[in-house]
Amino acid sequence: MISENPRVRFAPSPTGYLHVGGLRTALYNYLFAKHNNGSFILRIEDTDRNRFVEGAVENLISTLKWIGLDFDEGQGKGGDCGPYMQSERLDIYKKYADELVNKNRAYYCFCSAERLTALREEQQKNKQQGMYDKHCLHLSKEEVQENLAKGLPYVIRLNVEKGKQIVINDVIRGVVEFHSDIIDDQVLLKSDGYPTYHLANVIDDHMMKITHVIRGEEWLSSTPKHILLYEYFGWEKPVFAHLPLLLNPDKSKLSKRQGDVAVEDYKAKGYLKEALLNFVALLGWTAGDDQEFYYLDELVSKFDLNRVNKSGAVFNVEKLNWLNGEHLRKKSQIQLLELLKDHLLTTVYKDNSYSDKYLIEVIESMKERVLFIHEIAEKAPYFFETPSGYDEALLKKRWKPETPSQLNKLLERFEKLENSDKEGFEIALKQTVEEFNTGVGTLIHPVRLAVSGIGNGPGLYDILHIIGKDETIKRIKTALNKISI
RNA sequence: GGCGCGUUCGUCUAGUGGCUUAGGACGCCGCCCUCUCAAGGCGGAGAUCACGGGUUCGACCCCCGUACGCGCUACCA
Repeated sequence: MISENPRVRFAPSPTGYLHVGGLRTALYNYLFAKHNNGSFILRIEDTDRNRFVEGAVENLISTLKWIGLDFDEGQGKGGDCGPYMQSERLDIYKKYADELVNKNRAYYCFCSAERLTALREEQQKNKQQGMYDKHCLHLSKEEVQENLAKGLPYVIRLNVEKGKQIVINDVIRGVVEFHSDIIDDQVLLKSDGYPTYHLANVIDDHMMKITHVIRGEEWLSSTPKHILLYEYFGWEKPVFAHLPLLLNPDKSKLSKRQGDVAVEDYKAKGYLKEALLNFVALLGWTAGDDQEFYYLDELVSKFDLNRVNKSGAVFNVEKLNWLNGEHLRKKSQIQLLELLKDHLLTTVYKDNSYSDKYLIEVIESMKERVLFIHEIAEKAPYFFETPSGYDEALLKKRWKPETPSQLNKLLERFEKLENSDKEGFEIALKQTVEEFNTGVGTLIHPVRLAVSGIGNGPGLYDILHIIGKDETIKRIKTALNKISI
């Protein structure tokens, strides 16, 4: 348990939708915060105006809300450390960038894009490390003022002190060292007045009192720049934890092309938020025991940052599917009923009306046979409409020449039933079968076919009970008319 | 190219020097249950612990090297 109350943040860029990798980062931050009685903050890093996507912020927030990762502070929620949208903090970044310039830990740079590319090409040709050559560091105060007065475009660069060893003590990776000689004089403030990630991130984490920076491994390489910034500002550093990456089946960094990456895609496909959260939590972390099924609150109580893996994890949909089925089966009747009703609204059955009692019976008979709620209607359409045809192969196998006469006998018994109780159908069928001196199978299969059109599903007597005596008789008669062999 | 990180069944992983003939889960296969399909139960195949050297009485676990993979190397995050 961390003694003081930690503060962590999830800081996505509004460049599209919430990525499942982002979801896992958000989840681990959330779990860490909640486990340690801390705060989870949402900050929007919209410093790249070219990549900004309209509506992405709202989308991010609503997706986070759907999945149930509530934040304590942040964009759309408020708090004492706002604004939480970086584009609304531009004056802050400029102020701190200037502070660094005054301390000689950063400097104005007026180099053109042309000079920069020429420099890079030259370095490449000589097989040198591609780095800015500190050309503008040597500009005098007067020259800088002159250029500024002329309105020349400029950036502010970090003045990296060479010859230093920079040490990161990462919770997940242990000690990682970098030499400052290979760290570029990173642009901190862009010519459009916006900060780069590095500057904004460090300033905001400091001002928002972030204690633990939990982010993807792709940031590990730029962490020394951040460390330098903390040192140059004279600020206390947060604890760093770099999470392993989520991978495609071919082990490359998880991307579109090789499957769905947006949380919304999974939502649209009918995945339960509980399953998605459960699955993603296990991609890089285990409690160390054999438990695989978790609800969010259990994850909160068991989560431990020290038990996070170092290596990347392939996002394997098969296991997610299984977990979805597990979570589905654990849901209450009422929850499943709501889920099914919502789904039916999106199908051709949307204008039909089914009683709750009926739908609950359908759910009870089907929930062990599906992984997704939508599979109920797909795998058992006969609960929602009369069969439109009969499985050919099965017909051949189960529908014998003597079947019609046997079914007619069965119908006689069914007609006499007083209600739609399971037992009534069962007794009637068994009596009929005895009369013909054969096994139950000779009638069960043809009846199943007549009533559902297909060969699999819940127990036959359950199906008959659910659709009821009248519908059962009607369907068998229809089948007798339609099927002729 | 440089720098950094990583490497246990197909996949997610357990494992912190002897308890390991490497355990679990998903998927796959088989059996049981059974009117079918599932669910459930039982069982099976599947990992020379990337490779090569050390250290040690003993290494998946510690050290070194190599290979491979991935990340970063932008006025993108």
